[in-house]
Amino acid sequence: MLDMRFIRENPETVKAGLARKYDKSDIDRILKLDEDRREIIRQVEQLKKQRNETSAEIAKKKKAGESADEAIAAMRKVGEDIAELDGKLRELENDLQDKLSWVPNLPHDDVPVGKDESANEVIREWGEKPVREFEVLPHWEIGEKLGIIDFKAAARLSGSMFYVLKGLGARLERAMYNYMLDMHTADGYIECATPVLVNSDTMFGTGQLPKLDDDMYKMDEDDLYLIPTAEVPVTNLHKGEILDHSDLPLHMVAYTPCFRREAGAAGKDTRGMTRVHQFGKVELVHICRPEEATDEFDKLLAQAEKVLQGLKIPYRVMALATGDLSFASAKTYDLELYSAGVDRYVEVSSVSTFDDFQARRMNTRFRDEERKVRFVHTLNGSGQALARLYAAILENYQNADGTVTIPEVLRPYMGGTDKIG
RNA sequence: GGAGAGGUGGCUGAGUGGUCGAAAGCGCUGGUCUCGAAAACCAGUGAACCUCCGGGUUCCCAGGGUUCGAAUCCCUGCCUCUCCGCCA
Repeated sequence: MLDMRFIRENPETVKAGLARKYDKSDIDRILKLDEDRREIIRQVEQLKKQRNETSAEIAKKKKAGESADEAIAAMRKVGEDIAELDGKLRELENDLQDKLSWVPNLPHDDVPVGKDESANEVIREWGEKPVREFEVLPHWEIGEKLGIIDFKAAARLSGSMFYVLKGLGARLERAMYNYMLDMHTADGYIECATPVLVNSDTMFGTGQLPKLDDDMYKMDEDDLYLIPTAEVPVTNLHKGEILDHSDLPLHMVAYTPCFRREAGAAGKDTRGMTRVHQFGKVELVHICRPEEATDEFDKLLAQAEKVLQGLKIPYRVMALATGDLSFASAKTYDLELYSAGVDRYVEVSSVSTFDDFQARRMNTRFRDEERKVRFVHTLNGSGQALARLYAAILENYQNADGTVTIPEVLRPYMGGTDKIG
């Protein structure tokens, strides 16, 4: 949520930012609603002041045993006027909040401008693409050959875009998230285990609602949604709270399943584990003071990269263009893994900073040294998404004889196994 | 799921329908004292919104209602606790 006061005082800045994000929000309409709202507030507060004063007089008269009938009669009319204005005010505020809740965050000045991912910029590359003497099979082929991935069974259980892992295959996934959780907690992250079903208010807090309603699985009877990412429950952990400055920055990590309907993605990446309705992910969340946010972004990015460096899989860091930024994001860097089997880069991690956009929606604040209450800044990044990384391991660690070598850092979590097949 | 009790400031906990934004204690902040600290004492200590920057309005779980006036009365929802049932 953008700050209404900021919009009011800097309408041109806001419009320019939204234009860079290719957003068509009607800021003039919002400004008009805000002006109307404040006008009604001025009127109704004047009446309430009058009511409070007269009520005090009525109380005084009654205590003194005098008649207050005249004042009471006059106040009856004032009470009606207040009720009417309050009703009008509520309507205006609902309308304004609704419009405001659809306005995306503004991009930072250093975000490359462009309408889609073709304008994304490579920031740097890490590692070298392995040179292979043999034809590397895509992960769905090698996985089925090794008997560790079963897409047919998954389809029977749930439909397309699900996967089943078995034997060392299942063990490998467990090894991956244990490796990640151990790394992050060793680096000071607080491990969190949260619900994966959350209410609509929580979904609103991080900005999934109202816009992404169709992309999520929801339980209408209970006002609950399956989370698309642990960002949602973990960031919202301090929803509605005023933290102390000494609590910040907060670094949290959680492993959860993530659920995505992938509506509108029909036909894209339909094979394999690249695009699935359910996948595991280790998510990193930072909550910090505004002045720390730039620094925290760098730390978060480095932490996400550390996972990939440990696995020794080549990747590149991409700066997302303004048009490719998510609704709530002010700036996002994606980590893209080189996937040898399909010979292209696949996004496995997204590191974003949200300024106070989510904090406003969640109403998460902190008290600084001067005891002033301010909104926190929030950031998050995958560290990492399991399914895609899993696919990349099967492809990058594939051997000519059809076996897959286990990355060294995962072997302790595999009971010492160094190879599948 | 059934029966009962309850939700008040960072915490504990008062509160008769009318100066209650709310007693008291704790905590916290500043000060006095001290070589320093503790103790003691003094003072301060919620948030949001509107503003002609004087001030004003709102908030005692949430949303409705009664009333000239609601933390206080009524209804609904949510949550917590106790007991029963069911259950991994």
